[in-house]
Amino acid sequence: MDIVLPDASTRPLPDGATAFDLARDIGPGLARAVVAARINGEMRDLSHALNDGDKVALITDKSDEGLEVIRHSTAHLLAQAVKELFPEVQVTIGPVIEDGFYYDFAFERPFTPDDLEAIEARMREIASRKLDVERLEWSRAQAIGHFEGLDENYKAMLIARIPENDAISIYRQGDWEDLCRGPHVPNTGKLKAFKLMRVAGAYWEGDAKNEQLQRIYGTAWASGKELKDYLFRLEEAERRDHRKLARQYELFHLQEEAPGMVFWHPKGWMLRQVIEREIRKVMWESGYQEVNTPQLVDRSLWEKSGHWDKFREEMFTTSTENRDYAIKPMNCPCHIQIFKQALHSYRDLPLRLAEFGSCHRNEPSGTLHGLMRLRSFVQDDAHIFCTPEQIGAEVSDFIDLVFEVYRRFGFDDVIIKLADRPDRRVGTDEQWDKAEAALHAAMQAKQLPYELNPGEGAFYGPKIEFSLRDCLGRVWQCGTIQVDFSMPGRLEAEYVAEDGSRQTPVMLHRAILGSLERFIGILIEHYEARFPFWLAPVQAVVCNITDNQAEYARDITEKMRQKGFRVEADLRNEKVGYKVRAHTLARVPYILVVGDRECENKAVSVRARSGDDLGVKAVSEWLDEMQAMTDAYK
RNA sequence: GCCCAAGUAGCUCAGUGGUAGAGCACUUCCUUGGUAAGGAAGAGGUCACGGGUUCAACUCCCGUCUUGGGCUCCA
Repeated sequence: MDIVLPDASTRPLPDGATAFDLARDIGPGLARAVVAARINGEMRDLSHALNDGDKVALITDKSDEGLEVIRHSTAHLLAQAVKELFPEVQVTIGPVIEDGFYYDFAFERPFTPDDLEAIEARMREIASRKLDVERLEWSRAQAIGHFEGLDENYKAMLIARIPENDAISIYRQGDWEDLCRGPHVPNTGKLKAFKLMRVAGAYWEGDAKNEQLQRIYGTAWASGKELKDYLFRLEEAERRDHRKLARQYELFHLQEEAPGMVFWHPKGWMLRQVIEREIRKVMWESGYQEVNTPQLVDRSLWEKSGHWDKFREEMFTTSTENRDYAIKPMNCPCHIQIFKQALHSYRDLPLRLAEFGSCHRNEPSGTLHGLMRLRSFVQDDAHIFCTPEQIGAEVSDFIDLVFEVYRRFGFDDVIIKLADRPDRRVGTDEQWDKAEAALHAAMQAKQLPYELNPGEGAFYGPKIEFSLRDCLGRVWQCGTIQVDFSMPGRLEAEYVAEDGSRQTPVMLHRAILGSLERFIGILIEHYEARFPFWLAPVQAVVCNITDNQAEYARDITEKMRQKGFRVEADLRNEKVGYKVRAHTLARVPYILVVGDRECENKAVSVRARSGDDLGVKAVSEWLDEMQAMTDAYK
């Protein structure tokens, strides 16, 4: 028979040959690397018998698909090891995730770190048994009977859910069997580079109402080197952890008395002011007007806006003089109040109101995480009131703005998703149809690639989500633009149309950075607190060598500060080497050393935080250079 | 909110059923030294909080809070 390869060439094979025979026929290297095969578009095991004319692509451990197979098989290896060590455990599901896999077990106690060690050791032992992995097909009754007989009730439940006509495939390695769609590596000996990472609680089917299961996370790779690289990346992420760097570089702190809320220190707040200043400038240049609205707003407004109904558990409330207030979790209803204070003409639209809106949301305690997830945060929020016809242009301009702002902060890789209607929502289906269609149309006009994120829209409208990828390849959702056809109507916002009739404007909710706190967290990790010159909280430190230059050091420091640069003087009674070391470790971009020579010549000796000596420069020349660096990011 | 783990000096961490220790940082003194740590002395802790067991608890047990890792959720 003849087999068709991906390059459209054909290869003759004896009848009855398997995918593995094909790999062996092509070469021994491929036979070693191959883990599965894509046959006529379907992922199959290597043991799959080929037919004349089959289109076959061999999947090796070099490809993403091959890696998935390895991870999936490693999850099985984990389950087998757990069952050998703890026969009373019930297995449930064990899918592949980014960088690895997990497997959920029903067990009356949590696994301990010692358990993990023992399980991993058993996994290595099973791998070294070099068990063949066989695919079997059982009848539904046989499969259910088998797993029920073993008291594997979750598996039996899963089988019962498989559609009537689908084959029920079982994978066997040694004396252990698991329900699985496959494919799997042909032999447990293929699994070499893996490590169990941690244990965690998880719910059956991800529903908090269901039984709690014990989840074991692991990672698996094609080679030991890739595993090592991955573990190194994790260490790198830990090194960059913004919570750790914040302490080290005196940016902010969190403490028990205010969970989920930030105490900003001078340096962190300076960084934040620089960011705010930049966003203000961009907003001004893009036709936004900045406003500010109250923190506490009467319950009745939240009832009208729909927040009381849909967002109730997440709002902090307080009351006084028999009135209930909510601390605002969003700024939109307040911006509508500003809009309503005048009778607007269609000529006023689009009207763009921006606010560094301080919001509080009562997030569940377990979700708080440094700056990334807080109870009190400030959004670079804005609401655009416009006509339905203006949506496309506004969304389009906003997308350009997002890309530009991210670029200035050092992010070039932006991922876009469109999130549509969630289950809990306000507004009619017709409004949602219109809003979703408007976003799709705007995205298509932009010709940017985007994915769908089903059911993840805000309760009042669908949204486009902008995520950026940092230097470690991690993805962070920051920006968003949301089309809202319902809240302006609920809160009775109106404008007078060309024909004199009263119309309800469309409202676009949008943010570029999302929460400033979270964005700063991302920046800290992205730059490992080594901020570019224009963002650095302290841009330069002047260090005198002896007391002789103290006055000169103070003078030039003051001069630079008056020009708007963030410069400090270090006049401590320490050797210059000590000061250089201290400020280099503090990640200050430039250290300006002044001794008698510089003092005489009205100069500074410039040293970059990289350690490079930039030589002696006249103070006036250095001021010009700092100005040039400030403007350079654009 | 749920599951697991952790909480010792400002920070990073040792430590033991018999009322605590290091390095850095801090204070004072000496030193005035040209690009990654000069020297000496000193101060600093109700061992997260509340109960319990014990002659005795920082240590063992229970609870609470916070933090960390997950789940759910989300900017």
